[in-house]
Amino acid sequence: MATTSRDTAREILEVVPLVMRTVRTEMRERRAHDLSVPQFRTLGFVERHAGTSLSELAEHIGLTLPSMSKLIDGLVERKLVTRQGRSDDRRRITLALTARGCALLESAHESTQASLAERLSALDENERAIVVRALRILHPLFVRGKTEGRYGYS
Amino acid sequence: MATTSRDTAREILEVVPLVMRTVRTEMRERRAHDLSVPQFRTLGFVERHAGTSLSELAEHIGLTLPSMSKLIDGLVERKLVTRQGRSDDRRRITLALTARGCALLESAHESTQASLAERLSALDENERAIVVRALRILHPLFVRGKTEGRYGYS
DNA sequence: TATTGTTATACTCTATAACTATA
DNA sequence: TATAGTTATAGAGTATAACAATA
Repeated sequence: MATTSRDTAREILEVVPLVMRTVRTEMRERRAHDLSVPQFRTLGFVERHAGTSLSELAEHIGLTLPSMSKLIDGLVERKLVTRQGRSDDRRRITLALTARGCALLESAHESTQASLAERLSALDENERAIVVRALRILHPLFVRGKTEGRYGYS
Repeated sequence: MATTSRDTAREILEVVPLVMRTVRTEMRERRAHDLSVPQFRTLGFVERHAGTSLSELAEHIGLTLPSMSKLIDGLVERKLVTRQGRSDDRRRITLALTARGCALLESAHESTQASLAERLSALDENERAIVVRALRILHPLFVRGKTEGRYGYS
């Protein structure tokens, strides 16, 4: 029997939310830092796009400018992010992670990965290889593309 | 080179959130019904566990009892859910979907599945088979189990 | 007394509107 | 005039505390 796109979609809708729930839960438990999900995502984006502006960040996270501004207020207060003026266009700001923000993000990511790996140790090597292969097949289909939305989620 | 649990975890953390973002976005766009994610999840749980109590629901969704009570207020108001007293234990209530709630959930789920399938049509059948195989390998590792958290996400 | 659910109240997050400063 | 960002204000959503009803 052929595996249709519909079959695959059904399977994805059944399994992926389960996996995501676990990832989220572990992310939350590990953080010990009391960050909301949008705050976390913000740190991640700023890490990958050091020097980004507020507008660009807001666009990618899916928050309005005022909400993003306020969120950044909090991260700056906690010394996880720096906010500097720009000399070339003085309306704009430049955002970057502090060493502390970078370390926090790193450690959260690391420990989430570790706890996930523990769960996956129940698989044998062949099974893991199939999983990795499947994920690499899916990856390009879900990178930020045309059918993309403006939402940030949280 | 062997595929370690760590490799697999890394791959999951990279790809699964991407997939989930798309699912969420499409879920939101399709709804046209103006439901929050916890409301949606609540409908889903009540469908799968018709007759559930408020406490049980709150436990699974990850909300406190008062929050859940208020959320249900809204769903009852919109006639998506019914809330009835129980004769055997009159402290408890019994929750169930209305026909309307059932239809809404169905249609949202259906159209999300359809749009996902469209995206997956870029794959050939062999690739889809691998994806399905991988998801079935992962599934049992992520069903609500011991390492479970109390969070609901939203 | 313990449990199920609701009501009262407060806090966080996010949005829209109005504003300031710069281009 | 248009754009980048902030401040002011209001609306959801969720939590904790206090309560009512039942077991």
